[in-house]
Amino acid sequence: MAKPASLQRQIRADIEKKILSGAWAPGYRIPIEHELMARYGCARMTVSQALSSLVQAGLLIRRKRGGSFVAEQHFQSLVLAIPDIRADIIARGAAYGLKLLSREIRQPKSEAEKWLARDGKIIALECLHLANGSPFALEHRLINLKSVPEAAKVEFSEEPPGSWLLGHVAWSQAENRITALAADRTSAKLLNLDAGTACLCMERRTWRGDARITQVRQLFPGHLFELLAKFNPATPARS
Amino acid sequence: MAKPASLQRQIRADIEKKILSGAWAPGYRIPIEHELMARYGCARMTVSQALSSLVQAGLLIRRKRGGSFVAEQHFQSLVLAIPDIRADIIARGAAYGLKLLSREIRQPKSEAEKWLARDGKIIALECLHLANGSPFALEHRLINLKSVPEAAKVEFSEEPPGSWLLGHVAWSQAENRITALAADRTSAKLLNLDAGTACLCMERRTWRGDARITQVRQLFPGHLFELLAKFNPATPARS
DNA sequence: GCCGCTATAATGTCTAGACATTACTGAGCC
DNA sequence: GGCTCAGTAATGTCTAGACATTATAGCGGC
Repeated sequence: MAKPASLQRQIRADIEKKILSGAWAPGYRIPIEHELMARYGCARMTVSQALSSLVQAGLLIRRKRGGSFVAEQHFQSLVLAIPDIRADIIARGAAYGLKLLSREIRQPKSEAEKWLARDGKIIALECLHLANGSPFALEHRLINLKSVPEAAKVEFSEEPPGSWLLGHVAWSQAENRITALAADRTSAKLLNLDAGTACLCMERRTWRGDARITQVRQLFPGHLFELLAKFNPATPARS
Repeated sequence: MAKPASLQRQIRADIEKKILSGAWAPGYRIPIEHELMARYGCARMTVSQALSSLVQAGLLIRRKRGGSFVAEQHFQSLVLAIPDIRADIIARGAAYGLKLLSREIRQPKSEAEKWLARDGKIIALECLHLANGSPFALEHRLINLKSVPEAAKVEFSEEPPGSWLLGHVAWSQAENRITALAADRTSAKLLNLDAGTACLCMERRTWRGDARITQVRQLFPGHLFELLAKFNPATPARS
């Protein structure tokens, strides 16, 4: 805990510890603000800010007149890092390779493509990510050129589209869908698998405000890939 | 936006909107607090609290003397809801059913079991979750009785272990692993599938402080289940 | 016993200051 | 030019109040 222990932080840390250690169970009514004021010898505002922070972190619920309570569910969510496939492969100590299978700029055709861009043009990419020369993931990506005009100039034969977008485009919302499915013949062939092999399929749509940015479908051979998610309710994690 | 618009919330919402719409790009220096005071006609504390809240949400960085800036990375992570299978099934409008296949209290044997509890006893459960009477997920679960002694008295023939644990045990950390794999013969039979069908496999270890609580492996038929993760940097989502 | 009203105990929000802390900026010196 | 140092502009934290809001608990009437 590097942060210089301000009184507020200390109060927050104390209460957090009580909650996470289980000493104050979910539903427990914590001491009222005036009692905490007395205990720490500070103004009510100071206590109140510490509590507010815990509310924002999801550990507390406060009710007017009722008091403050330890939140019932130390909420059921995980923080999942968005995989940047290239970084991921390199982190595993393998050599990264990219094989661009197709790249075209055109009007949207299918329903999914029209979701991304109703009128303007899109880039449609198909590429294969390689780890140490072997197929690691198959990616279909669409990019809305109205939202990201610079993308029209990029080849995507060296830098994978995901990594490029991460560095060049801000996004405010994303929606992920993760499923398991059997590889169809075409995909299996590209990934060097038998048809029907279990694969992890990840579909993501990304947008900023109302502007739709990109849409991607990534297929990973099940035995090669796993998605890791850690969770720590205490610090919704920023340094 | 149900919340009664307090001044603080309004300031926060205004700034959040500017950031998410892209009007204030990452790195942009937002107006100083005294300017915001003037703009909203309020005390500095009010502005400051609004900004603090945005810092905690990860949208802002504040630097003494330097000013406040839009955070560089609207951080690249997704919030993934931990599936409470029963709640999930009910939310889909199906009837939930539980079939307990086995339940024993014993010493840990395998390596994985010893990870959970080096010396004390554990409960090992195997159960099948049903949606409208059809198999929906197969669950292997181990619970550390040293950490959760009450669990020894629970039958788990009515309430699924995941739901019971959520309500009875606080946890501070969890680690999830998500993969795709082909169902082996035994699992396939229980899930009413052909052997080799693609399934989503979710493994999770949960602990509180240093105490290990539970470890679970859930197998979902790929065509029945998808994991949704939404991302919205603005509200780390609690009502 | 049951219902409805009222007093009140708790949080929610805000103010107008104070002093602390930090790091940027510019002036002055070499 | 480049270095040092001091002034200062910004946030960080805290205070001691004020009034608003709301749900609860308890009382009184029926």
